[in-house]
Amino acid sequence: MAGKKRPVSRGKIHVEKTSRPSAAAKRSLTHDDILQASVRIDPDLRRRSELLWADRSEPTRGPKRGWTPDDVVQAAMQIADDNGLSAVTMSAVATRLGFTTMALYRYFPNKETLLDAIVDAGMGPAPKPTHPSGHWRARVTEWAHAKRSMLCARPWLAELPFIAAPHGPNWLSWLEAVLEPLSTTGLSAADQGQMLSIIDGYTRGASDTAISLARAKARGASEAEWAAAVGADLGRAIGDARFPVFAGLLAAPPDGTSRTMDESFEFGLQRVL
Amino acid sequence: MAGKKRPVSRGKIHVEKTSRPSAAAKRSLTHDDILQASVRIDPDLRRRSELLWADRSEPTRGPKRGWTPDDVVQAAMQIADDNGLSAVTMSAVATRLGFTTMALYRYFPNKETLLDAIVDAGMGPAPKPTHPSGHWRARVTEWAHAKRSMLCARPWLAELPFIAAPHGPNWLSWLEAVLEPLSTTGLSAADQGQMLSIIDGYTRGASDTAISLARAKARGASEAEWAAAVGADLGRAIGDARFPVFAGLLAAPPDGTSRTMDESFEFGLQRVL
DNA sequence: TCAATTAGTGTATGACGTATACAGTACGAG
DNA sequence: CTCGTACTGTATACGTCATACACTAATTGA
Repeated sequence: MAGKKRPVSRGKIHVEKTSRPSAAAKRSLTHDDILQASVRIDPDLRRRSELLWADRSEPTRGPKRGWTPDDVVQAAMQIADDNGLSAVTMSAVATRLGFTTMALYRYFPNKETLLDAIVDAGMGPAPKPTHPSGHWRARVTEWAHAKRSMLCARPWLAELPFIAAPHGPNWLSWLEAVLEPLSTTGLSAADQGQMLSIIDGYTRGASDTAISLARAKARGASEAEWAAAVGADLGRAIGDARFPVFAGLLAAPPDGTSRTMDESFEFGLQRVL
Repeated sequence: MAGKKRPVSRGKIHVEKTSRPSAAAKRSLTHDDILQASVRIDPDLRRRSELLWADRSEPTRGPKRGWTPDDVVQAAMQIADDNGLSAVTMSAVATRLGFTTMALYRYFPNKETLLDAIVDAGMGPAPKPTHPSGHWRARVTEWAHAKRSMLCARPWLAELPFIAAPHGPNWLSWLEAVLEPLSTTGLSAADQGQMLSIIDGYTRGASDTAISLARAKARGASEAEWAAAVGADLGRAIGDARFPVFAGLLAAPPDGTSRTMDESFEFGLQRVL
């Protein structure tokens, strides 16, 4: 990961070569300009991004493929759904499809590329808004809830670092889906990006506990049992003189106004908006 | 991770056995009650939590240890700082300390336990507030900025899933540090937890890009170069008919009011508060 | 038709986490 | 003082995993 091994892996995946040399207008950047500027640095992100977007169309020569790249991704996702991300090994995926480990490398040049594809596929495309012409606020709310349940539905997505991962079509579709209502607010481009960052940051950050719960449930635990396990972990603060405020909070009797986790999320979301 | 292998690993680490059988008053939970309830489920979190908090004091018998558990953690953290988290292998840590791989297992029963310790150590304790008696809002703001810079200072922390990881002393100290000002607001316990979730969720979520930048800088990239790489990744949306709004945003000329990333964070934070 | 190209297989390799057996060391009970 | 015991670090070995390489079989454009 950290620039130690760079296998380079000349796979069978066609990657477009952009070799235009120079810069263009200053006002608005084109895709190629930015690409050009980034050739030197962060080859890691760049390489992964290229592979994620690589053309995977079938060549004309040679024997027919037994599966499509999408089949491979689906198989891997099912393994992740069933047994967690750590169960996704090249041989497990291959076995599930009924062929050899090495055959996978005809579809994806390495595991990292496959994982990047799985992540994007796991997110799925952003759902269509139920009221496309509604108020931006209602639509953003709907989006946030959708994203939250998407993350909970596939808890293993949270096992991978989102940071510095390449962004695939589905990721962009979620992005597009929030920006669409935001663009109707009359905010400047910069402020829209701002809002996006706040909303998405809150949505993901505040879903952590829900994701943890979802993962526990996927393992067969009940909500009460999960809460107990988390309580045991946090409960070490009780009786520890270093954490008086938190201990007090934990030990406090619940008042009548307790909210469910989803209600809490909604509450915070409305605060943010 | 997903319940496949459960090595159990009878190490030399002393783990307290809590064997009190029954429940107590209903009003406020004690540490033991919660522990008791959690024995059955999520043995994973429970085991990791126990190992993280295990008593690591030196035994009286036998030869003196060459290092302390903290030395091991420090060595591992330096490797992570220098070469990223993937460079932290048992043998790398051992080599850095000048002894055999297997000797590490006298200090930590397995790699997972060591990583849990590294994460907690990497966070460090929460800094003391500069104005302990100031307004809660100012103190929370200070906390959020501190947490953000902590995360940026150790970008590899973001490479590990925070979800369902055990919470060590340092983690709790950060928690305590926000709750302390929040407890002066007069909010109910539930609402304080609410606020905590919002603030922390925003702080972590909205620091993603800053962390990515910090990581790139750690690899020797300049800020402009990093922006170019990210732009190349996102720039694929330009010209793609599926992402018109986002493409428009990307192509929009910057207005005069551009904010730095830190200013953006501050802006969003004040919105949240 | 046949040479180029590609799909899947079989086998090998090296990295890594970790189990097990062993040898040396120092405390503390006799 | 001394010897068993509890502990330290070492040497070696094994299983899993990603992946390189060489090979056979299938398909198609020239």
